[in-house]
Amino acid sequence: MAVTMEQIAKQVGVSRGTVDRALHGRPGVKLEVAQRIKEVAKELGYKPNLAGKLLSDKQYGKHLIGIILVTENNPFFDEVISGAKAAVEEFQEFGISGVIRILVEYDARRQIEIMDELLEMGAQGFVMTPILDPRIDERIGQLKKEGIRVVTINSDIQTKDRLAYVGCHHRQSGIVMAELLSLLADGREVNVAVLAGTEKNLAVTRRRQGFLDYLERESANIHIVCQRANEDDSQISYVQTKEILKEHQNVDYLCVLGAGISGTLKALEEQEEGVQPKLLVYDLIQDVKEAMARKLVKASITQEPYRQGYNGVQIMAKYLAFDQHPESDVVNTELAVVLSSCLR
Amino acid sequence: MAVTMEQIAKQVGVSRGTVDRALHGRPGVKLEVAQRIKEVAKELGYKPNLAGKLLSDKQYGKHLIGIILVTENNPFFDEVISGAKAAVEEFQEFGISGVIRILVEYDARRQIEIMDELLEMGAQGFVMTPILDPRIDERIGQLKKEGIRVVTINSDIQTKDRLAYVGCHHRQSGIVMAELLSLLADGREVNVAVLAGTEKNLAVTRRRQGFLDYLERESANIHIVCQRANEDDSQISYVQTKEILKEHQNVDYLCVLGAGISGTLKALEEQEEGVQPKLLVYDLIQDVKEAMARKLVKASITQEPYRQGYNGVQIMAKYLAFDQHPESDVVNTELAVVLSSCLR
DNA sequence: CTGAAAGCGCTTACAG
DNA sequence: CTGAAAGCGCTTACAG
Repeated sequence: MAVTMEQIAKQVGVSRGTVDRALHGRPGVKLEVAQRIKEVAKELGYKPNLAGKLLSDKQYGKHLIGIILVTENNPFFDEVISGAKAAVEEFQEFGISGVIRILVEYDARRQIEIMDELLEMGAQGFVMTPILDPRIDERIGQLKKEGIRVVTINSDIQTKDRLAYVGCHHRQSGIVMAELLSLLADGREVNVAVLAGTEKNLAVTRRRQGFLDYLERESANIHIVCQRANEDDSQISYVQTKEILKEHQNVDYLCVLGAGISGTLKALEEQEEGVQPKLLVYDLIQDVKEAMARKLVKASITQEPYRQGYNGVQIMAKYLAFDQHPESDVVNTELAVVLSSCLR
Repeated sequence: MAVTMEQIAKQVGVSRGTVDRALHGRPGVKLEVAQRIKEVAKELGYKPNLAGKLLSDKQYGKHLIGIILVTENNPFFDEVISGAKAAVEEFQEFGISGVIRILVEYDARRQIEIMDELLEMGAQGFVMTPILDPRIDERIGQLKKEGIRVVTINSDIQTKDRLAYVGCHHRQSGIVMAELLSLLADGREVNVAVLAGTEKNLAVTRRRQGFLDYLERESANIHIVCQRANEDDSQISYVQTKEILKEHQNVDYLCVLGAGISGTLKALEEQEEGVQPKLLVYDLIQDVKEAMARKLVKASITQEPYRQGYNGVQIMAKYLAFDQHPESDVVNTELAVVLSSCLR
């Protein structure tokens, strides 16, 4: 027979409420009483019954997960969303539910607003792609003190106040692109243009760093002829690609480090015959797949987006429902290079 | 908000009890009412809340697993037991508990008695090593009709009435020994004596079959000079090994297909210098490990005993607690040959 | 600082 | 054939 709080309460001569408070270090129990309760719990080998906790928690809406992703315009996140939804579905039978909010711009203030709205709705944890901004880090730190934890997915934050991060190793993802470039250049002199996403996303910022560091260290034959930040925006990407094509006749490779690739593709398609830089990109949105079939994109580096959503929610669900902490606070998804032949 | 039975009840205009009965096909609900309830449940997208079920089930002692293993004298089962205990422990927080009973002899009647005792105690499922006897198969079939399922571990039964089997592929385990023998013989003529366990254990029976079939088909150079059934008993094993050593001077390999190896080891140790058959055995009990260090045992074929106990209980626990059926009704543990150098 | 009570969703013994 | 009620173990709002 499993030991229950009731039994501990009887043994110590207090109520079940007091046992609960003591065992969870909640305020309002006399120190000696609390100590005695913990002792007896240990003696009897008390293990909480998760079904009881789960059911009670439900009463207080303790199992709502707020899921916040960034940029609706980036179809990459469709995969992340599928993964997140699948995990919510799977944990539904344990009383977990989720609300998904999509942020259209890299606007930290707006992201905080959304967090507050979800808190209002009763969110007890967040799974989110944080915008790179000190205000976000600060908010996450505050929430932690209130017992509300955050799992970052796809892009991480600077502090360790989050429960876990699920996504590729940012810096490594840049190095993969650089190594690929080196392999393709094979010692020849090549010129590279870089479209680098946004400074508001830690993932792409660190990726760029890894990319540039590797090239500087390893590949004297690879020359970066220009760099732009396209803000992960397809429109901006289109304009910037046009400009690059005009200003630099000698670009061999165009590397797009973040989102907004569709704009770049459009610009390249419109390019009259002549210098066509080879495209290297990240992730497999539909446009990229089609462009790979047409050999416009030579390769794409992938990072398991579905798993990012799935594992992110899974970690939070287990934390909320079962009090289970993740085994590691970093879950790195796999990086791989996909060529057109990989897609059939 | 997740849909509850309460909501369905309101919608249809019946009580929660009736909803429960209808949704689970329990007797005593008018057909039309039951149909209507199922319809509405589907419409609303009802998914049962596992916490509620778990908690209620506990009230009726629905989560007791009876664990029955055979032969205390076989230390192999210590590992199985550790695995089973670990799994019970892990599922304790979901209200699962387990009772372990060890059967000292291959006595089908006694095994059924133990099953009945455990049922008396409220066992709702069994994880067991079944004795090879039609009465056991029959009992398992009966229990199935009453909704009480059995997971067989280590050795299987003939019928498909069990929920799952966890253990090595019996026949294959015999083939591994035969192939090993062929490799060792390397084309030379060799004489082999076989100690074959008991006919009351399907695992060893099929193992013997696989062993003999392979040799007959593949290895004309390997001669079985004698075969005995040691009933998995160390004492009998000791006597039989003595006899074999006396009667056959020309035995190159002694293969022990079941338990009782310690007796064989004792007999070989007592053998004065002279013909020492090389021992090939199954599993890694302490005696075998020590005998391997002394090169008395050349090799042992292993089958992941810990995992057998662990997975067996795990499958039953998920079935009882979460209504989860195993993905496959056979989980084959890995077979491997362990040499003395593998043990350090 | 502590207790009594209610309620989470489910299942079943009991009554009708 | 069906409903009302109790209870599984836990947590918390409320009262004192």
